[in-house]
Amino acid sequence: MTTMAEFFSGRSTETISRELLGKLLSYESPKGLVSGYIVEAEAYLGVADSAAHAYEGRRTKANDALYSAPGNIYIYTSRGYYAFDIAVQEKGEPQGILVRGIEPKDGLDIMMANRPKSGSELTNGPGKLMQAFGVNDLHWNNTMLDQSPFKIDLQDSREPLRIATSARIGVSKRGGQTDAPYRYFVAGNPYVSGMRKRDMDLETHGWVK
DNA sequence: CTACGGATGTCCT
DNA sequence: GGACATCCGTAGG
Repeated sequence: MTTMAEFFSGRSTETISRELLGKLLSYESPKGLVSGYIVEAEAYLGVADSAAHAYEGRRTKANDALYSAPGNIYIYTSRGYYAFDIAVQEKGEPQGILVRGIEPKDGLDIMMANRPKSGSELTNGPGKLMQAFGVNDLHWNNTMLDQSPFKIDLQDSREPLRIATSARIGVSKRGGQTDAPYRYFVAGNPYVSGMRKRDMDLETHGWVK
């Protein structure tokens, strides 16, 4: 059995990001269980990555969670929205993976009560999925997955038919080598942020099974 | 359906 | 005060 610490270290953050696609992210929220399969994730490569919060070793109270052990939760805010990251690589090596989209599994009714949108608009973005989960504070920031109500299930997973890549969202206009293809997503899945209608596969959602 | 611009709450990324 | 790993409403095809 693979532990969280093992899964989130020991190989490149790009590889871990790819392997994260199709895994079930769940949250035992105060209102009940909510969960969904991860369909989109971005890799942030730490001190050498100009798009990363820990670029050049920047360290503040807000991004401190990135410097902790693999499998640590990093929740941060941007323009009043919350986003869910996981710290990867060994303690002191501040790399991370941002979860940007999930395909809902459990607790659809709870999610729709938290965020009254229909279809893929419910969870097709980092701020959107945290809204749907009902997360609106930093309570679980800097907590290990194992010790939190959040869980990445390595058993309950789906297999992407094809993994597509692109530049990361929202970082391209700031100079540096920010156009590297560190965004990974399940090709054709409707819950990928910005997925155009004509690119969606409404039959299989991009899964093998 | 898509592209664009403005709103918005933390934190200084 | 400025910056932002975003979201949504509106306008134009």
